[in-house]
This record gives sequence, C-alpha cells and structure tokens, in this order.
Amino acid sequence: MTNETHIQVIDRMMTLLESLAQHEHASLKTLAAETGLHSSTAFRILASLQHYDWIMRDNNGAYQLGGGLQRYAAQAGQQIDLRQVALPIMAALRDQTGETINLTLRENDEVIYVERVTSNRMMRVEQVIGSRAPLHVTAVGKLMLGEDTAEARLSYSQRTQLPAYTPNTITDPILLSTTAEAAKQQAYAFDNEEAELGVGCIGVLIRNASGKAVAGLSISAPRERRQDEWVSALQQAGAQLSAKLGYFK
Amino acid sequence: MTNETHIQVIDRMMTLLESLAQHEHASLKTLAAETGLHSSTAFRILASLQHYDWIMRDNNGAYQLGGGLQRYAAQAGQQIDLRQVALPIMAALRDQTGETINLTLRENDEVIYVERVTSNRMMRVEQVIGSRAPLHVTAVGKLMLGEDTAEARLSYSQRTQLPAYTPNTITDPILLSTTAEAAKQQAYAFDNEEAELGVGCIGVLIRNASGKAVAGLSISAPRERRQDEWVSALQQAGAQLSAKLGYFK
DNA sequence: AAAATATATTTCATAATATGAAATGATGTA
DNA sequence: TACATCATTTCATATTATGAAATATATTTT
Repeated sequence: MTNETHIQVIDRMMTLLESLAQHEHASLKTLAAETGLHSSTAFRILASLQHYDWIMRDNNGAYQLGGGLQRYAAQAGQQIDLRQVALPIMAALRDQTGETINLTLRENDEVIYVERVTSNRMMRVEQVIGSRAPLHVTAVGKLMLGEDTAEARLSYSQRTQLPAYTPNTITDPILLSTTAEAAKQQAYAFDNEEAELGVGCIGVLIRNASGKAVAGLSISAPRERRQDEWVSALQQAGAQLSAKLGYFK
Repeated sequence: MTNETHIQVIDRMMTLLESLAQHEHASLKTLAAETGLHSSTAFRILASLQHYDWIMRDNNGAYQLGGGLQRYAAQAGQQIDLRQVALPIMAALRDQTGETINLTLRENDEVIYVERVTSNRMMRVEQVIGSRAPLHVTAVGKLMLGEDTAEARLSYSQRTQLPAYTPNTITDPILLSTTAEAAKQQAYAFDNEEAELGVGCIGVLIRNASGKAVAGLSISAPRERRQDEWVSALQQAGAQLSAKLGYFK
C-alpha cells in the first residue's frame, strides 16, 4: 500500500516549491543552496515551472510563487476548497465575537495560517497569511499534537527542544503531552499568552470525511477580552465546517 | 527572453493534472489515454504526486486532485504585483499593434490609469498615469459596468447623470445598460470616440483566481488606425495576464 | 571608468534516470 | 472456473535530466 515510487525531478521540484514558499523573493543561489541542488538544475526546473505560471520572477529576477498554482487548488481535496467553505463561517464567528478568526493547517512541526477574518476593532490580533508557528505555542497546535501518539509528541519535543516564546510557553515535554491529551479530550484548547504576551486564543480542529484533522480554527484576541462563552461558539462553528467537509459525529 | 527550457516529466505531470482536473475520479486507463502517456509512465508520475498529496485516490482507486495542492496556493498570488506582471505583456501587445496600451483599475465610478506602454509613432494616444475617466465613456469601464447588476448600472447613471464627453458618448441609461451587458457577453468592448473625438479604444477585463474582475487592459489608438484584428490579440494578452493571476477557463 | 566579483544562463558530453514493453498481480465478469 | 480488464512491478535500454564548465549579465570595488 505504501508506494515507494519516486521521480527525482518531481521530488526536486517539490523541494524547490517548499523552499520558495519559505523564502519569497529568493535568488537562484539561495534556492540552490537551500535545496542542495546544483544551480544549473534548479534553474532548469524553475524555468519549467515558470512556463505554467507556478512561479514568477520579480524585476530583480528573484523567484516567487505564481498564480498558476491556484488553478487546481480550487478543485483539490474533496472537490471542496477549504478556505472558501470556511470563510462565511469564519465571518459569522467574527461577527459574533468581534475578534480575529484564523484558519490554520499543520505542516510537520508547525501550523501555517492560510485564511483569516479580522475584527474591525482598534486593538486586534492579526496573523499574516502564510506565516507559521510551532505547534506547542498555539491552541490549535496543541490539539494537533493531541492527535499524535505519545511517542510522536516526545519525538516532537526532542526535535524542536520546545523553544519558549514567552514565560508561559510550555517547555516541559511531559506537561506538553498531558496538556495535548487533555485538549484532545475536551475538543478545544487555550493558548494563554504562550506565543505572545497579551494574546489569548481558543482553538478547535477541523476534520474531513475520514475523520482526519485537516485544519484548525481559532479565535485570537487580547487576553483580557477573551470570553469563556466563545468556546462553545467556536466548537459549533468548527462542527459546521467539518460537516461541510463530510465529517460526521 | 522567452525561455525555452522544458523538462519532460514536469510537462507530463502538468498534462496529468490538467486531465485530472477535467475528469475527477478518472481511472488510470482514462488518464493515460487522455494524456497520450504510457499507462506505466502515468502511473509512476501519479504515484510520485500522491506522495505529496497533490492527488488522491478514492476507495475505488480512481484518481482525484488532493489537498496538498492547497498548500502553496494560499500563498501564491498574495504578493503578485499587477503592474509588474502586466508590463511585459503590455509591451508585447504594443509591439504587435504599434499603439498605446493601458492598464486600468476601477475605483467607484471611475477607471484609473495605473500603467501605460506607449507607441513611438508620431501621432499616438497618451493617457497620464493616475488620471481618471468615468466608466461609461471608456471601453474597460463599460465592461466593468457589465459586471454590475442592472440596478447598480441604473444607480450609476442616476448618480453621474452620464455626462457627455463627445457627441458619441452614451447618455441614455437603457442604452448604456444593454451595451454593458453585450460587452460582457462578447468579452470585449469598444470605445468609439466616446471619451474624445478621434480616439478609439478596445478593452478587456483582467480576472484573478476567484474570477473577480480586478483590472482592465486596453488599446488606445487614433480611430482610423484601429484594426478589428486587434480584438483577439487583446483578448489573448488579457487571458495571459489573468492566467498569471491564477484565473482559468 | 575600468576591473573585479558575483550571479544568472547556456552549452554540452555523459551518467543516471525515466521510460515503455512485457510480466505479474489483482479484481471483476461470463 | 476460466476469461477479461485494468493496475502494478520489473527490467534492459534509450533518452533525458544532469552537473561541469563556458559564457553572459549584473553588481560592486578600485
């Protein structure tokens, strides 16, 4: 079942895209170094992708992701564009709470912010779309760790060394593991100024038809404005979104 | 400048993705036939992509686009600079026609000229960058009105009173509405000396990944020099630009 | 301005890779 | 059961992608 077919060029292309996603406006030299590819090889692959508008170059010749990537994304997954389905739900939740709502994906040891609906209040929390954060400092991230086995969580802790972003960041592997476990049980998680002082979040997971956690939904607010009542509102919104992806029960 | 670097596997991968986008839940046999690839080859490429979740297989083994494609799409297009992307395309169109090419944005009831590539002929049409014109006297403006509802068009007419710039300017709200509607249908519009006597334009709309009209592209020429053949050249250039913003179909 | 440096692009001979034919496996059908 | 269809794997080989080196282009230094 596990398919071990690899095509070198495709693997290399993926590496390049990943590297490019991480360093927008990167030079060929940077990308080649970053991916370990010969500059000549990287150049050729990038030139190929350019044909399909998957990557672009600015006037300095620096590389960036191109609009062509969006071509298939709309249909991707369960023929459902997660972000598109999520947006109205996120907007409703924003209106209900008056705070910023984030949609995040997990990638390896990080969450990536892929969609966002901001509050219009003067003081608000705002994440840049495309930015990342380690799992252990975010509400959704802890839930995602809760999806892993205890061994995987320990491995995560060892790998990342649990860097502290604030005095509140969980830096003890055991505590992180039990916190994640507990978060999974109650099906939501808090972030109590663990990523940034003054910011408090609530997170839930989004699941697809096969029950797999495919995304996270969270409310980000100044810590003192956060209401405990938002938990159930968020859970309802999350359930609604999961339902649209085919998840039941 | 046009880069003629091709990598076979990448080209083939693109063909497969395109075919898959057209036939969701396609079998390997179908995809191989559709793309003209050997089934063995198609299989290997698809298996490679599966690794990155760019494609998925349903329980019947049929192929479909996978969620992994969304990974980069979220970021792509975020920081695409419209004018920068447009310039080379505009320059090519200018070289092809020998006339001035304009890039415009809509702001409320006006279009704003944001980029321009001028012909070097002695007599030429030249708009100042940053200058504005009412929607109903320009080719692109009429197309933009075509994106609105009929009510919104009437409201525009009432608001602006459709001032006449030349004897050719459309000043009848009903005529304007039907003209805009027709322009939308044929996906281009003329300006027959409606803004300034002696000047004739052709316009098309530029769309982004979500299909929204985000800009206009137009050829401005002395009326008697304008060629009907330019319409398709302009449409092609417009499609090319839209594609770079992620628009398809 | 000229020289020097750094980086991007092209060329090209070659090794390594992707390839397609054919064998095998799996699944459904008469 | 045997047949038929399609998916997957194997494997020898030709073709392709590769990386070294040459050239071009841009940037920085003298």
